[in-house]
Amino acid sequence: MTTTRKVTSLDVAKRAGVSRSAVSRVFTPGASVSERTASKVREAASALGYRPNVLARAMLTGKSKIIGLVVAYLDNHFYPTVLELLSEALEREGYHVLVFMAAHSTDDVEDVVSQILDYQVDGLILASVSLSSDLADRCRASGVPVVLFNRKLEAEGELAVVSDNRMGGRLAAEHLISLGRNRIGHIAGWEGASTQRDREAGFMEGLRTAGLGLFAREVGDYRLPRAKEAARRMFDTPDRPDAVFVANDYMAFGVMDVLRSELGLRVPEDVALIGFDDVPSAAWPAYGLTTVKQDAEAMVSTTVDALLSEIGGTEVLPPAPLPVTLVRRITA
Amino acid sequence: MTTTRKVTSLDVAKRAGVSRSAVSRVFTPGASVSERTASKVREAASALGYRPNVLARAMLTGKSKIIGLVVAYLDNHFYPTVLELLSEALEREGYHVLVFMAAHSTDDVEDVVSQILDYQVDGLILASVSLSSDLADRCRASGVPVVLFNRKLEAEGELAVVSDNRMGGRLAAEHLISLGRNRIGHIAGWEGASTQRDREAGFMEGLRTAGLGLFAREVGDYRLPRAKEAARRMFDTPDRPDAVFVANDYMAFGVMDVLRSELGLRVPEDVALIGFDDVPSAAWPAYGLTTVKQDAEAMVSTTVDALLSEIGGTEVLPPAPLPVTLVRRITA
DNA sequence: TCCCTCACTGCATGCGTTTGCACGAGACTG
DNA sequence: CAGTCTCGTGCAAACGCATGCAGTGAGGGA
Repeated sequence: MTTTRKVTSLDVAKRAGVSRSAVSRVFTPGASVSERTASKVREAASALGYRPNVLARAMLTGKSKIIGLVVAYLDNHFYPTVLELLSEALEREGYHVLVFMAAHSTDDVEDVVSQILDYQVDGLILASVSLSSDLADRCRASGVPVVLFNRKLEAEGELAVVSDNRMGGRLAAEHLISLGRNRIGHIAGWEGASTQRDREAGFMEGLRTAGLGLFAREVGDYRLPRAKEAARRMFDTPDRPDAVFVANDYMAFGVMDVLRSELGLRVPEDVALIGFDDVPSAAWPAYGLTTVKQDAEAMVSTTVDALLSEIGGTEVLPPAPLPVTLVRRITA
Repeated sequence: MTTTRKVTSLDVAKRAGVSRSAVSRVFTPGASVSERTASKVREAASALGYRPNVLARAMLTGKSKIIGLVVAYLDNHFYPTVLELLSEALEREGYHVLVFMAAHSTDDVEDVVSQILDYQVDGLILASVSLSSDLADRCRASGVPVVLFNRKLEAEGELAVVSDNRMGGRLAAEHLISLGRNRIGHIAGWEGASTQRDREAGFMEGLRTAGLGLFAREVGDYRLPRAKEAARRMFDTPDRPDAVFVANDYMAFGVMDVLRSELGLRVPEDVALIGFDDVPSAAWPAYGLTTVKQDAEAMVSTTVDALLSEIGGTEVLPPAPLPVTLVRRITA
């Protein structure tokens, strides 16, 4: 194994007959270099295969050009989509994404965030994890901008990008009611999540406006097995709902499978089903899930804008909840 | 915005009344420190909220503890699963994952890999992207171990982790034949991929052994829209196959949707369908996709083992293809 | 008591960059 | 022709840490 010594700016400098500074300036956009030396340097650099060491640069400038992303799970197809979008958007801006998986538990997140900060990330995106406000403080203390994605902190002006979940819940209720259903149930996600609270609040609001109450309620924790159990509890009885709002699409798939395959119920004839998110597979004919669509692209670009502004030093005020829309397919 | 100065090892040293070296040693497992100073340092450190700067450490030691991962797409559910597993496994070993999205095109990959190397990653995982052997050389030249995931290079001893795709293809053929089908088609993935070539080769082998030929063939490029078009071309005709092997599950879902929803064909009665991968949603009752299972966990742990050994300096020989198994559900 | 050993500690150097500062050389101006 | 600007360049000092080396002291054996 021929140990290929790493080629540094000094090597390039020597070959081009200039100083290290000159080399550095050539690779620093907007620095003052004559075209003559610039071309000499570029030539030497490519001959030697030189590329600036991002880490070394990061030490001096304090800007690592890396963004930490904490995400709780990837099995819900919403998040891979988001990750892809996020990564592409950030790459376009010269940043890269360091990914961390975190369990739900707050102390795990605590630990994970500490680890991220060790990498001197320029910013932090917390997708779908709950952040103690204590932790939020610690991040701010390290001077690292944080933005929450698809989750908000009830506290003060924390930067958080969310859809209008309340309105979404309301739309779901109104739609089910417009279908003439009146025994309407709800399968909730994880109750620690702001998304869940807001969606349910809006949903209840919608029911109440129509003079209805909740017919049944179970908790699925945003997890597939739990959601299926919830569905069994809710529907394996004669006195079952004729419609259900499931707090996200991922769980809705499980619920639908239980309804059709296990319980032999017809969707939507026996029970109307509506989800939340509009993940790609919701549109697949096998499900054809009616759902409340979150605009992932808008969420991502809002997130990136906010984060980059903060990094740039601009104090940015919390973005407004993004609009959601009802996507009507066949399940409701 | 109170600019909180970054707390360095010197701050801790001063507060604990020791030298920077002492502090450093406390945070370096296996270094020689007395318990007395160690505890003083730890106390000072936690009081100040000190954590070693990974980037600075990386400069000295040459080990950044970061692994670059380039992945082509995340819409195929196989990859999010892998990403999650990979990230968890590496975190367990003290590494973290820097993610890069790459298009199919080789020159894009080229560019992406250059960017990754700028970050001084300790290792590189190329998932589902094709690597020119030229590029492989360049990586080796920078001394960064590379392992290909779910793709192999026909060339020499490149480190590549793959399933026994050939055997998988064979299993698929044998299964369809055992069902009594004899007009058997194939919807291929991207033909530039070794997985595609191997799966098809095995499949053809299986057919040939039974004295059969391929009844029809279309290309889906591992992309959903293409796969659906392929399915339409193949099946929207009276003279259609009675069974089809689709090169991965993701495309198989699309194919199935076309068969059932667009063409009104019954699966498996009219046409038997078998996929490849066994992504989680293949098991969902709405699809119940019969498929050849790749053992994602084994693939990941093999990948991590190989990569970490290489990083550790152990010359490791290319791992053998991992076993696949037929998972029989309802579509075939 | 003396010397050797050993566990610990501090000093100083270096990792590969960026960047403020000073300096030389032209290019202009009056 | 002297003075002022400007542009381009090199020097050297950081950035935050790890680590070889030398030095300290305590403990132990003879």
